[in-house]
Amino acid sequence: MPHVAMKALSKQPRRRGATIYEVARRAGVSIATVSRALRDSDLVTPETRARVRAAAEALNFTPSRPARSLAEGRHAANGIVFPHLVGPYYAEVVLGYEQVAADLGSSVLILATHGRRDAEAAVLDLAGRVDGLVIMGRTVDDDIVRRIAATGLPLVLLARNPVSDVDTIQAENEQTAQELVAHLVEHGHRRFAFLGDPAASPDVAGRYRGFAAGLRAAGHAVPEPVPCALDLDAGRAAGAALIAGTPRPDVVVCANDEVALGVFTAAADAGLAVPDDLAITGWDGLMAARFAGLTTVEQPMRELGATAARLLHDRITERTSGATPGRGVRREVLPTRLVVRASCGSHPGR
Amino acid sequence: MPHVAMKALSKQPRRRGATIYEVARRAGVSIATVSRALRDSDLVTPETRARVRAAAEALNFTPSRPARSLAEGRHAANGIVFPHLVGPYYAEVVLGYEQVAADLGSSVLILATHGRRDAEAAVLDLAGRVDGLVIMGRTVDDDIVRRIAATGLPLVLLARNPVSDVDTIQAENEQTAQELVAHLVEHGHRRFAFLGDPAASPDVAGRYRGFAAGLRAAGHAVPEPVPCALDLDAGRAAGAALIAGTPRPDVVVCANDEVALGVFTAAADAGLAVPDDLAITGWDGLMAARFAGLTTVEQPMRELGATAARLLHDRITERTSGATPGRGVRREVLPTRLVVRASCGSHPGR
DNA sequence: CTGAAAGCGCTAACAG
DNA sequence: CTGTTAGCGCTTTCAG
Repeated sequence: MPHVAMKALSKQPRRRGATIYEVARRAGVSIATVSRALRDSDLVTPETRARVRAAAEALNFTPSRPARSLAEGRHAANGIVFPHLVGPYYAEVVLGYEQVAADLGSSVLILATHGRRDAEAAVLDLAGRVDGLVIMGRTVDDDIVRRIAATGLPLVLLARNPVSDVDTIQAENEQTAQELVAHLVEHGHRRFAFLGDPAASPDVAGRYRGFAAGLRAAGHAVPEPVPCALDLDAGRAAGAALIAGTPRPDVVVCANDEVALGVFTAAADAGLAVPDDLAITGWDGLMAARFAGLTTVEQPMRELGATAARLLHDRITERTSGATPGRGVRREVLPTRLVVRASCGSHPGR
Repeated sequence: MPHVAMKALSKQPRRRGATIYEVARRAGVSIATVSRALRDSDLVTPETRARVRAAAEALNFTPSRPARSLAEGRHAANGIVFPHLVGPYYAEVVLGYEQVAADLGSSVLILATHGRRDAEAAVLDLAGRVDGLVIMGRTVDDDIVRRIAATGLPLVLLARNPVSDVDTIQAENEQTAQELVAHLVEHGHRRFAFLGDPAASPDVAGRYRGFAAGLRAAGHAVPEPVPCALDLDAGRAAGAALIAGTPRPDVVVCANDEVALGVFTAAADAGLAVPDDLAITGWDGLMAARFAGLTTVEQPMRELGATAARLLHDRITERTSGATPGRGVRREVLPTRLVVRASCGSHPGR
C-alpha cells in the first residue's frame, strides 16, 4: 500500500485549515495568483484579487508561516533572551522591546534562561527561529554569543559587556553611582556598605566601581561589596546580617531597588528608623521605590528594550538590503538619573 | 541565463550557516542519517552519530526551524496575547506562562495588542506561528477568538469571559470583593466609591459585582462605578476628582493597585491622611502595594499564566495523540486572597 | 496579468 | 542500520 494512501487514512490532518491549493481551486486560479493576490502584488487584476480574497475568506485561510519562512528565507520574527521576569526590571525592558519590534513588523519570541536546565540549547534553538536576537546579561556565556554571531545572525547585547564586535547597549552606571555616593557623603554618612555582587552582573560591577570611586574621591575607605542576589528576600536577609554586624553601617547602597526594599523590611524588623538609624538607597526606579520613599537611580528600562529593538532592526534590514553592512560596531550607553527621596538621609530644606 | 546561475550570483546567501546536505557530505552519510543522528534516533550507530555530530559542530550547523516545522507539521512554539505589559500584573502572568511553556518544551511568542493599529491581523498572524494560543482579556473581540477556534487551534482564554466552548481560566473576583467590602463596612465606612470601569474588563466587572453585593448585604446604597483606566495617572486624576467632590467618600475601592496608588498620591496632594481622612483599597497584590501599606486582594498572577500554559499544553498533546479529544470544556477559577494593611482603616488591635 | 514548475531545508516512509 | 525519495505549503522565476 503506497504511503500516500496511508496518509489519507490518518486521523489528524497534518495541517489546520485550508492550503493555498484549495483557495486556488475555489477561486479558479493558480496558486501563484493566490499568493500574489493575497500579498497585494500589483500584478493581479482587481477582479481576480477580489475573487481570491473571497475564496480565502470563505475557507478561513491563513498562509502557513513555516512554508512562507522557508520560501522567503526569513522569519519575520526576532527574539530577546533575558535571565528571568521576576521583578519589574526585565518586564519593562521586554515591554519596550516588544513595543517597537512589533511596530517594526516582527513577531517577538522571548526566552527566560533562569533555572532552565539547558539554557544554551534553548538559546541556540531560538536563534534558529528569528532574524535577529537581543541577548541580555546573565543568560549565556560569551562563547555562545560568539558562536551565534559567527553564523551571521544579527545580534544586540543588552545590559551586558561587549563581546568581540557585537553591538551593545547599556545603561550608565559608574558615573551616577559616584554622584549618588557624593550625595550620601554630603549627608554626613561615614560607614558605607554595598549590597550586591559585582561578579554576578556587569551592571552591578559598574555600580560598585562608581561607588568605590565616589568614596575614594571623598577620602573614605572602600568596603568590600557584600554579595547578595537581586531580590527582596535576599536583600532582607543580607540587610538583617548587616544590621546585626558591628559596627552597623550608616548607609547601605544596594545594587537594585528590590534589594533595598528588602533592607527596608529588615530595618523595620529590627526596629530601626530609616533614614535616621539606617539610610538606604536602591537602583532602577521601580514604582515600589516611589511609594517606599526610596532614594534610587532611575534607569530607562523601557527605553533600553526599545533601543535594542531599533538597533537590531537596523542591522537586520541592513543585512537584507545589502547596504553598508556592519558599518562599525555600535555601543550605546543610555543615561540614568539620581532620584533623591527620603531614605538616604534627612533633607531639611524640603 | 538559467535562474540557478542567477542565484549563485546574489550577494546575500538565502540561509545563514550550513544545511543538512553539507553536514551529510562532510560526514560521508546521507541527509536522512544526519537527521536521525542529530535527533538521537536509535537507528544510528554510535560511531556514525559521533561522525555526524563532529561534522555538524565543525560547520556550526543548526537545523532550519521553518523547514523542520513544515516537515513535521508543528511549530514547537506557542503564544500568549495580552493587552500590554505596563505594570506588574501582565508581566507576572507572562512570566508564569513562559516558565512552564518553556519547561514543556515550547518556544513562546508574545504579542501585546495595546495601541497596535491592527491587533486582529497580528493575532491572526500569531495564530499561524504556534501550536496553541492563550488569549487574555481586552485584546481582541470574541469573533476573532471564534474564528481562530474554528481552525482547530488549541486555545485558552485567560482573565476573560468564556467564548463558545473554549477553555477558560480566571481569578476569583466577586466573592473576595464582597469580603473586602464587608471588612470595610466593619471599619464603619459609609460613603463608598468604586474606581474602575466594569465595561472595560471582565475582572473589573466581577469586582464591581462583588462590591455591589457586599454593600447591599450591609444595607448600603450602591454607587455607580467611576470609570477609570487601570494605571497610576488615571487613578491620581480620578482620585483628585473624587476628593474634590461633595460629599467626599470615606473609602474608595479601586479596581487595581495602580489606581489605588494613584489615589494615594491624590490624597497626599490634597493633604488628606490615609486611612483616617480617606481609606483606599486596591487589587492585585503588587510589591508596591506592600510598601505603600495598601490593603488589597492578592491574585495568583504567576499561577494564572502557569495554569494556562499547562492547560494549553494538555490540549495540544491531546490533539496530537488523538486521545480523548476535547473531553468537555474546562473552566478554572483560581482563588484570591484579601490582604489587610493600613490603608483601609485603623486596626487598633494590631 | 496568469500559470507551470523549481526550489526552500528538513522529516519520514519505504526499500534495502 | 542507512540511503532514496516524496512531500510539507508557499514564493518566485520564467514563459506565455
